[in-house]
Amino acid sequence: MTGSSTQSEIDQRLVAALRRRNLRVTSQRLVIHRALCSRIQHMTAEQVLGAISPSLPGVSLPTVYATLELLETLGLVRRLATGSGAVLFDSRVQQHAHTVCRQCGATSDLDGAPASNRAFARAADAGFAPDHAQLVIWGLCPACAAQVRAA
Amino acid sequence: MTGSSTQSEIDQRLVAALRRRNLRVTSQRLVIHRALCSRIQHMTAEQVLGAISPSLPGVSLPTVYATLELLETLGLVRRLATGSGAVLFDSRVQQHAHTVCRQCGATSDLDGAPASNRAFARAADAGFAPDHAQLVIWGLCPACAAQVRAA
DNA sequence: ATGACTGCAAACTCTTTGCACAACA
DNA sequence: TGTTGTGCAAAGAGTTTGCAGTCAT
Repeated sequence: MTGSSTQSEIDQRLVAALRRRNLRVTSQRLVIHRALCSRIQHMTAEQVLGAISPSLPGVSLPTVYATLELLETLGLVRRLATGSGAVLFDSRVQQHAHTVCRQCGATSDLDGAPASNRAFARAADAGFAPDHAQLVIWGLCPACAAQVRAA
Repeated sequence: MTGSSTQSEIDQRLVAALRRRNLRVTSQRLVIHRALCSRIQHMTAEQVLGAISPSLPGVSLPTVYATLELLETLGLVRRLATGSGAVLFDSRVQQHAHTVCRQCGATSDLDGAPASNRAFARAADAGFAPDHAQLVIWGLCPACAAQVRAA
């Protein structure tokens, strides 16, 4: 569903979410949201800035951070912390796992890997109000694994 | 297994791992490892420093970071990045999920929640050499959920 | 004795904050 | 027109690095 959307559909989603909260539609927000939706790969705040600069120059990094935080609270974007370096932002809100390379830090999506609903239920049993689950697989990416074997 | 170990057993594990790699056994390493193993809760580097200072004063934060990284490569400790604030370190190496409160950041263990082996297999199919999986459940902790209901 | 480890200080990266100006509604 | 949002600069938190001295082996 998110995978094949026209740009106007993408914009519509953001505009609707903003209007619902009486927030303003700005070019910065539109462009940042588009950048996240158009890329398969996750991006750091700085990469987002780099991606939008050609189409809308002069945007500042604090604005990018503020907007990413806003998009997260609107439920349009998810935050993925790998523990090494900057936080990554992901516009694919649907459940999917991530692989993270322990060596080079490369991060990829892993489709069709459902985070167990049992854990969700168990969290609820403990009084926790679960919202969403995030499954991260650590290891070596294909390139780094090959490099290790060669050495 | 890790749950009920005497201190000498805990020390043994570290000493063995160090010797195996011809690394030195220092009081700093012993004390930091003990601190992580004795606590149920995960700790930031700074909390580790606070925990060891009574028994071994004068240890520096850079040493704590270096030691935590070493313990991680030795497989005695795991890193848990929540994306808000400092990275947490966890001495429970066995598979278990974590709950993280979106509001207050509180992090807890969730036992008996197996991270799906299917995802592991799927990662391997993609050429990725999986090492370990980490399942994080986001939401509201019992306290924050109650607070939201009250408001 | 020798090389690894530590402590100190400083640097570095990522992210947030405060305030004046701009621009959406 | 009245706020909300943005840009700039600076500060803040967390983590890493360089180097001289210490300590395990």
